[in-house]
Amino acid sequence: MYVTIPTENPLPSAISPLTSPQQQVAETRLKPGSYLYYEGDNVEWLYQVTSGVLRLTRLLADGRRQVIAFGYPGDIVGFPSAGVHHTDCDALTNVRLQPFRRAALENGEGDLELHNALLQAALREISAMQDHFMMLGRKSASEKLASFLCVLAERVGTDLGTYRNVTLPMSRSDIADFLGLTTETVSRTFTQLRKSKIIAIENIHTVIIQRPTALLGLSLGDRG
Amino acid sequence: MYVTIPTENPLPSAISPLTSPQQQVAETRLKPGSYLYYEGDNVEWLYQVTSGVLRLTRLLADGRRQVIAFGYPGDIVGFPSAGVHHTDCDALTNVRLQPFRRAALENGEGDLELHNALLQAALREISAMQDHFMMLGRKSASEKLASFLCVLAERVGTDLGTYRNVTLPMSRSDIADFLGLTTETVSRTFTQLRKSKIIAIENIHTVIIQRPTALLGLSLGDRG
DNA sequence: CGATAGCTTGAGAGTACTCAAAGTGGGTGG
DNA sequence: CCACCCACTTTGAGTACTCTCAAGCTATCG
Repeated sequence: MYVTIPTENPLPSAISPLTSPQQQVAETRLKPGSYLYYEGDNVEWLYQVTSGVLRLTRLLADGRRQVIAFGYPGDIVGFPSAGVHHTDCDALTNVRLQPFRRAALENGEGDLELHNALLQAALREISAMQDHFMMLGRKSASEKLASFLCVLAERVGTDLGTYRNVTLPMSRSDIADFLGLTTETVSRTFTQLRKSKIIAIENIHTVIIQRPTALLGLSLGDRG
Repeated sequence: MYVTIPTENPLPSAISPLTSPQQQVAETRLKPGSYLYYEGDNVEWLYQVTSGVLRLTRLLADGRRQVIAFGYPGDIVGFPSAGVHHTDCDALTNVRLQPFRRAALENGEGDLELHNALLQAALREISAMQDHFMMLGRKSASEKLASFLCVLAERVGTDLGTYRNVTLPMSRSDIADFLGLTTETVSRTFTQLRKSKIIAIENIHTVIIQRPTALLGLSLGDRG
């Protein structure tokens, strides 16, 4: 999951479960903190997240980290480049995954429908990453956090009457490393949003969006 | 072209010219400033840059701009998502392009080799964009500009004995919008690099890299 | 119940930004 | 062919946002 440009009426960015009628491979499970793959590993499988949340990260030599994406249900992770993984990937929660052989993407393995679905997922990924560039390069801290919460609310939020409830399985520093901020700035920005009654923080991992329109406005750069 | 993490011995990121033995479509040409496609256009063709440089951009409602990538010879541009383009694309120089039907990517059109080459290009694109995230989110102004110059030097620079010559067809504000900076900061950072004798600025569009190792060090975060 | 990791808050510093003005160079029209 | 013009670039001064460093707080786990 990337932070695409939030809209009033977004398209669902999740994709439907893929099925491999020919040879459905057994589901994989991960516990929180365990790794699915590391940067540099040869790619044997791609995975569609069935439930739970993954974290994809890259590290710089001096320890600086960038969270590349969070993998939510419906997302495909593990696209190879030159046959190897280019991020680390670990689980933030219990995660269930549907594996697909790398060959299903790269030569179809006789299942044209699956091949095409994986290709379309890769193309969607490119487009979503382009949106994310805009956010990393051009948005302020409050715009970034507002965008992040809007996208999560739309994608995996639950309804609470007029409000909306969002669970954040990741830590503040994961959010910071995803948005290109520090944990302190993320924390301060959460506090700002709370004080302006746009959100309420039920607990560290649960946010209630009290004024979705104001949040959306913030994410698009309205002064406030 | 994205700013991937520069290394002492990088792999060539350009890819070889693709050929469509079945039905080679006539080359397309663009003059500087003319558009190849706009965001929202239906995708009919993908293009491989044969010569010249393209600029791919996205705009925010309030006018903020992000340059998503520069398209250099060997690069493929125009990957569709949901069938449409997600950036604007125009030419910075005279550009020659080899078009490929969108169908060549999406169903092979009977040319498996071409289909696979386009798929691999899309996968390389995903990986390169992941590297670029790190730069947008986690690098300082001088690290960003140093990384940018290193990648260009490697990819399209020409040798000058111990030095290396790089032509920059884009404006300072293009560089700024690519790196997530302002034109003033880009200009000041060029001046810093010049004053520390790491580069010389022959003219606005021509940079000579005098101390490649120092530049590489800067790009990786060495203080100085 | 205490230890610890993660989160929040505070104070101060630094980087990059904004606004402003001067400098430069390419292109056009006289 | 030259001069002017305009767009782009550079430089300067001041500001603001985010970061750094530090300390206090909170929740979870043993």
